[in-house]
Amino acid sequence: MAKQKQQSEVESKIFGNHDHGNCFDDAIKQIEIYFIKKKLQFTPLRRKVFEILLRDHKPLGAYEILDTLGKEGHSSSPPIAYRVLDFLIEHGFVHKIQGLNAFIACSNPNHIHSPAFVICRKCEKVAEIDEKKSGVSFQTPGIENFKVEKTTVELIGICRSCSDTANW
Amino acid sequence: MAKQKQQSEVESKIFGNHDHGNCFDDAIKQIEIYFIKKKLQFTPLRRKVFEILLRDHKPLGAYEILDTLGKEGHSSSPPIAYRVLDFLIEHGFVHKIQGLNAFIACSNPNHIHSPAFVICRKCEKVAEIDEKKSGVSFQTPGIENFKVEKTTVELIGICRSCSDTANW
DNA sequence: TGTATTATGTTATGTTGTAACATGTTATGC
DNA sequence: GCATAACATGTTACAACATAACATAATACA
Ligand SMILES: [Zn+2]
Ligand SMILES: [Zn+2]
Ligand SMILES: [Zn+2]
Ligand SMILES: [Zn+2]
Repeated sequence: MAKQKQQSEVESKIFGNHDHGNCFDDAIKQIEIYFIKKKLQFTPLRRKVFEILLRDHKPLGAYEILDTLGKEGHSSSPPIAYRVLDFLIEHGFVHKIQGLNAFIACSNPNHIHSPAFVICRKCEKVAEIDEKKSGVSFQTPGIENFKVEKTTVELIGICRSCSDTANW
Repeated sequence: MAKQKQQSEVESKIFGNHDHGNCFDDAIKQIEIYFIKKKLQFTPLRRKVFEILLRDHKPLGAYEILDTLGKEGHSSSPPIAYRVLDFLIEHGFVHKIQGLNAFIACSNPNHIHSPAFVICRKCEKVAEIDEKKSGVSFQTPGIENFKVEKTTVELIGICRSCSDTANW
């Protein structure tokens, strides 16, 4: 019951509306706490990149992020973005959407998780769901002895809102 | 029971050994039949690309395929490979592994399926498993009204054989 | 055999991602 | 404080992956 509520919140956060001011501030607060706890540097550049990704919960390409960095007073050569993204990914605050070559802020960091992504190909919104809660499992006969280290799960389709206003 | 057997065969075909001569010939026969039935042209180029992918059940980058095409008397400019690959993907005989930017011949074409891939990051072998049989499902609270059109499921890790001869 | 359709060839360019090395900044022990 | 190490950012150059646009060739089929 509690889990179900939480999941719905995650979904509505992306495909629906939500208090984005709160959402944004919470995310910043969480990453600040994590960085302090782990004695990592939450530098202006890292903060900026994370903020850019948080702004609209939308997957952004590395070069889109670079453009914004350039406009906001940072260097905009590729390694700048890729390094910070790698770092944020490593610590679970950003994920890469393989099918889009794009990056997105994690919807629920600060716990170990294998995210799955639901991607609307029309409005390009993305919902991050928890693999465990999504019913994904990998008990496949024949691969019992395969040690899974990382999973990529991405579902492309049409979200409810785009399905309603169908004009494609 | 029958299904379990089939799945094990698929697994051993990739991570283990198998009669590759038969496997190769069967795959060619299947695609020939499909193309005739659908009145499509199984041209020398398409045949060659498919054969290159079949040769070792290994994911190959587009430019690796192009190199081989060049060595075997075809043109090797990028669109040549990408067009044929798109075509073979469209008809279900080839899949793209997003996490590797690589392409692989389908292990079980001629039926509608949502493939999942198990990828050893050490030996780089890949097993294609059927999503339905792998226990993957997407009954997630909150996304009931999302129309899934395509799924990407990729599991990276270490295969049994590489785990045994562990020296990494 | 003429015409439409499909397939292949070619050039040029767009997009995504890294290697390698230089410089700056912060943490830490003395 | 100051040396030193570790970490972070800046810069150049390039590698790897992919597509647009247009030309030519092969095939289908009326
Ligand atoms: Zn996440
Ligand atoms: Zn949508
Ligand atoms: Zn397949
Ligand atoms: Zn292996």
